[in-house]
Amino acid sequence: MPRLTKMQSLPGFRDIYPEDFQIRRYLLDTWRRVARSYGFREYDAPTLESSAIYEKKNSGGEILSQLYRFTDRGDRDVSLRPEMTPSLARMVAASSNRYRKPIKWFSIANFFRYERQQKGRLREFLQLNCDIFGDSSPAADAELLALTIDILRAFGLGKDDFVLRLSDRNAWLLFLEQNNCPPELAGDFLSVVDKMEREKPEETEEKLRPFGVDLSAVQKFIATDGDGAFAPILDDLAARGLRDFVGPDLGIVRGLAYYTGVVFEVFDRKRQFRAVAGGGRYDHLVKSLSDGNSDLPAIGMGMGDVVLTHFLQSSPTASEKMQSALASDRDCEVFVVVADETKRPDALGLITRLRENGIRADFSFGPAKVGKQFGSAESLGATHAVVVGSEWPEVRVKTLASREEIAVQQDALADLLKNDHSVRP
RNA sequence: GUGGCCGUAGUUCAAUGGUAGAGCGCCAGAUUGUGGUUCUGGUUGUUGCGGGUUCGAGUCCCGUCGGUCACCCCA
Repeated sequence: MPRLTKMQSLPGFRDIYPEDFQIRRYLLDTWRRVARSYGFREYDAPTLESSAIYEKKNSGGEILSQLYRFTDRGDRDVSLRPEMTPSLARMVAASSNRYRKPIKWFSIANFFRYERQQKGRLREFLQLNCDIFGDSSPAADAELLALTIDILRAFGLGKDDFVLRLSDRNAWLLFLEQNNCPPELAGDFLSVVDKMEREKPEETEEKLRPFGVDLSAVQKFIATDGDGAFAPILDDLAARGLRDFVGPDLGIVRGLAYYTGVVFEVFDRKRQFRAVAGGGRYDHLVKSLSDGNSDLPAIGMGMGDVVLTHFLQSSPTASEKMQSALASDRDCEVFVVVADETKRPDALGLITRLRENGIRADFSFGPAKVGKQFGSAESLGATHAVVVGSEWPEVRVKTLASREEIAVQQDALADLLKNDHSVRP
């Protein structure tokens, strides 16, 4: 708005109002709950990092040009984190002796990328990161994939809503070897494969020329679905009842430089959105970031809040589930109506006891008509109103939805409400 | 970084180049200890910002900022 022109949030950044934060809380709670159910432990890392940690050998790709990068007052070249993996790899490298393997960690953090915003992409966003260190087996791969799938299931999404497209960079390296293409060209080659899906065949054909590989060979290879290379992972997931959520797809390679083996991306079945989640194996990154002092295989995944939110809202079952979660997430559970101003001190004491019992209680700061106070209770979404008046120490407890009202001694109120499931479903 | 569309009250939107409006919301009332409905009254704008054309610009033109979508790219 006019007078606020200079105070607007920066492009691509969001002000999160309480209504929006409710949605965010739902996302975060679900992420955290499922990750912890898998035995993952939560951690965090600095928002600001030395830019060096994102240099080509570590992240590579476009991410370098999208850094929020500047020189700090100590003349250090620093960047706001665009992803978590390098920081995490460093943390793990520095403490790898301290933890029993496998290390299973997750974080929920904000990230920054300087790019023009569009659907599903902002300059600051939240991302869930889940990683497993110290185990390079298909069992570890499957565990991480299962977690990714179960998180989406926890939001009410099913196998008809999304698919996890599973690929493996090692399969491509083998392919290149068989086609007599030098391994040092692998990175550039994979980036061509990465873009195939969005490009005209003729363009891809042209881009493949320097590698001495023709398009039909690539297409044929993708059509093999890895020739059973994914069997151990798929069998594992089948035993968990999650096989239907995964589709082998060698067309996925991902853009980051550090991926080494399994890579994957999750898409909505209708293909309305960008990848909802993605990840892969990065078995050499810990070693690289610790100058060889530590060496642990790793696999991880990331899931951002922006695309996920769009996705959830587009799915009837998921949005219904979210709505019902939001409805039960009350900002105020009990509203205390002060019907007699001389009893205000008693009401304040009562409110304190309610709050001590973990009940979200609110009231009007100054004298107000009882009807108006009930209006406040209503608009705040309280399930109950407690009327404090001349009957003190007896109070009246009214269930707003049913309009039922009972009298109760004030010292019994907190226990009564705490155990009332209509207050806290 | 390139391009399309958009920018009017807190919000959603309206206004053949001629006095800026409506719904919702918000506030106050309908004989003062009971709410969602209803009724009555009230509230708000340098039309994103800056220039230009014109007797006159919310409307046309240019610039700029912001939003949105696509391209680039996708970690």
